[in-house]
Amino acid sequence: MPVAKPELSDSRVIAHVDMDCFYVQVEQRKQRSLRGKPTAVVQYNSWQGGGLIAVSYEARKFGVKRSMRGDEAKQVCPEIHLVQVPVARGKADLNDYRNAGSEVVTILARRGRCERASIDEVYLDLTIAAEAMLADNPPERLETISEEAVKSHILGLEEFPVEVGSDAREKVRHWLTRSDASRRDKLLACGALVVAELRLQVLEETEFTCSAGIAHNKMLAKLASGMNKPAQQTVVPFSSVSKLLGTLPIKKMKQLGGKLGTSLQIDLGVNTVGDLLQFSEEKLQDYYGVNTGSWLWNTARGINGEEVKGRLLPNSHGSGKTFPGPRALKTVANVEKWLSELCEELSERLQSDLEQNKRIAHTLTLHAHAYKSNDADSFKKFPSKSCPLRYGTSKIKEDALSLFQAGLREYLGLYNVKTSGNQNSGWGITGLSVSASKILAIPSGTRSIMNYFHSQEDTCPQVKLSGEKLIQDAPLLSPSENCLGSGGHLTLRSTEPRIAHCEEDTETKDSLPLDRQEEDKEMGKEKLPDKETSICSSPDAEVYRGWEKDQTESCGDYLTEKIRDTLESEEGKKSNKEKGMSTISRYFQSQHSGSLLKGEHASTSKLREPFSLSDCQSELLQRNSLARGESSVDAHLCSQIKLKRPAWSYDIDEIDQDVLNELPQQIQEEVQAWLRPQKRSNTVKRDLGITRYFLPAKDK
DNA sequence: ACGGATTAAACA
DNA sequence: TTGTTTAAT
Repeated sequence: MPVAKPELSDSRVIAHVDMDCFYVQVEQRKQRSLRGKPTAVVQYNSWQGGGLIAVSYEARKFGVKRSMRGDEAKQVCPEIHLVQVPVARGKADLNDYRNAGSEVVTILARRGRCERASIDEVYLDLTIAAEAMLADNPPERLETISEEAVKSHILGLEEFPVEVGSDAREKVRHWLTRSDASRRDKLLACGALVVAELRLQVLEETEFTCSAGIAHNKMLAKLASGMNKPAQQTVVPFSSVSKLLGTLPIKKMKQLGGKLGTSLQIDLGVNTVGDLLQFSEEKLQDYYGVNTGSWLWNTARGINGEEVKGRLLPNSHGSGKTFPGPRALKTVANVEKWLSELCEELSERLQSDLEQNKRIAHTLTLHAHAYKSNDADSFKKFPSKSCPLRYGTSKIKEDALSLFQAGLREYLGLYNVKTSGNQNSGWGITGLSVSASKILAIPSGTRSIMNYFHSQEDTCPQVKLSGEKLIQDAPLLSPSENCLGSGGHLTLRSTEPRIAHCEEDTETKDSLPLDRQEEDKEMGKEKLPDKETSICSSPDAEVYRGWEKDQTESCGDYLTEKIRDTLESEEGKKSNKEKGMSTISRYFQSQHSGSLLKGEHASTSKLREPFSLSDCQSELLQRNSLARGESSVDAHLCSQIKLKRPAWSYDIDEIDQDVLNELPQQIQEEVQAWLRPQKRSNTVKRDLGITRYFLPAKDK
């Protein structure tokens, strides 16, 4: 798992900041009467008092622990205040905590590169700040050291010679201001001062306390941050590393808390990090592979070259729920219901991310846990499935459901599929989650989309359906489409879900079990297309139209068009022709009669190295095929639902460069901006650089 | 088949 | 590269 990286410099200053029982603090800030009292945050109060997910330090004194049940906690600490985690859409809603975490990150990022490691932890690279302080205003010249800083814990401080009669804080003050310290220790001292200041700012501006570790690398900083909690900080001088690690239980090390750590103990008899020192790097590599072996060897010596990534935002968003034991989902209808809830949350968060951070996610993944009785391979795992992510709540729902059904088909096996008919042949879904990943910033220059989004309602821009269009598109809609009535009440179609399959799969289509069981009262209802399906109104149609016109006429940016189109189709499947045509594809069509690709058929060209421009491209390609008179339905369904080779995967080489060159400059730039960041991997880039550096003569 | 819900990252 | 696995909180 872990990967070894050489430690380029052992004079970095790295801090790990960890919020103290964060969820509890967030709730205590909401409910001020809870401050200072034994408190825990629980989710799902119903069964045995719910599960604790955060415990205040007051409660910990009583022996209350995470992973206890609410009832259990009451027993050991009758005074405890149990706060329920917010619930939305039938599941825990962690948004308050995410937002609170963002507040903290914003503050902590002020003094150096900041990596958001989890909802309540960050790493900071304070090297620059520490060096600057050491050069301009070193601690040894300070007459006063902040109270927060002198409360630091300095590992191994006992070993340092100190004058007699000084108390702990005086010792710390002395260590921090020592003029005869090594440069590395001085840098750490500067780091400690900076961190103390930051922690104080966090407290003042958010009312949250946190703990921190300051060391030369992430591993040690992380280790240290947990050593003195809450609301304290710990410094790891270089000289105290070996003593610290020597007796440290191997499982306490990050990355070694699981199976690898267990293997170390059982297979190699390693119980402390120090025990690892006896093994040669080669030996460790033999056991665990080159990467892990080297990583272990380094770890034993406190060496860890991992960089602090400058990342303030998460790389993915997910929404999931478990359905333990008897609550397992046993019908597709029920799965669909819950998927719908999960997708709504996910979509909401994607919208926020888009608006706040101007980022777009490109991949949608569905994961499920399932059991299967009466079957030989009933321990098979439910396969996770992913596909290009199309924005819009109902599209996400459609796609997620398709992914689920694809997974279910695979999970159940392709044979007895027909047998079950309406009845569930012994399967149950015990966990469901949808997530969005490959989140990339919108290239600057395409920011004008935000104009559009700001004029829209946040969540689901839906609009009245035009009757004619609806009939035409109805078969396209998945059963989840437009299922939400205005009350948010779920209704289902009586028809089988129209999962489309291309060619060879058409036969299996009808044989799918996809049980919709009778249990659902709503089921019998024929789902007539609602005249008004919008659960949130789409205001400002006027603004919208005006904008649309402007943009299309001005040959506005490509991405803007793409997203507008996405929304339009969400709004009720307006005509793809004319109005829904994006500027760029219209441009292509007028200029090149729809021959964007070098190859013949956009929708049939089988691509080797799939390159994902995501649906920007697929949309474009689909429109192309549409213009050529192909059925956009087929193209769409083959690519989006069948999941064999999604249409969004097109090789960049298939785009004719000559065609691109003839585009207006503005569009060219935007397309390039989209292509570049996804195509090039780091290694490729670096290799190119090195090659050019060493082979300057060799051109072309 | 329970500590739930998220995230990240490496591996094949 | 997709899907799987491990790990952490």
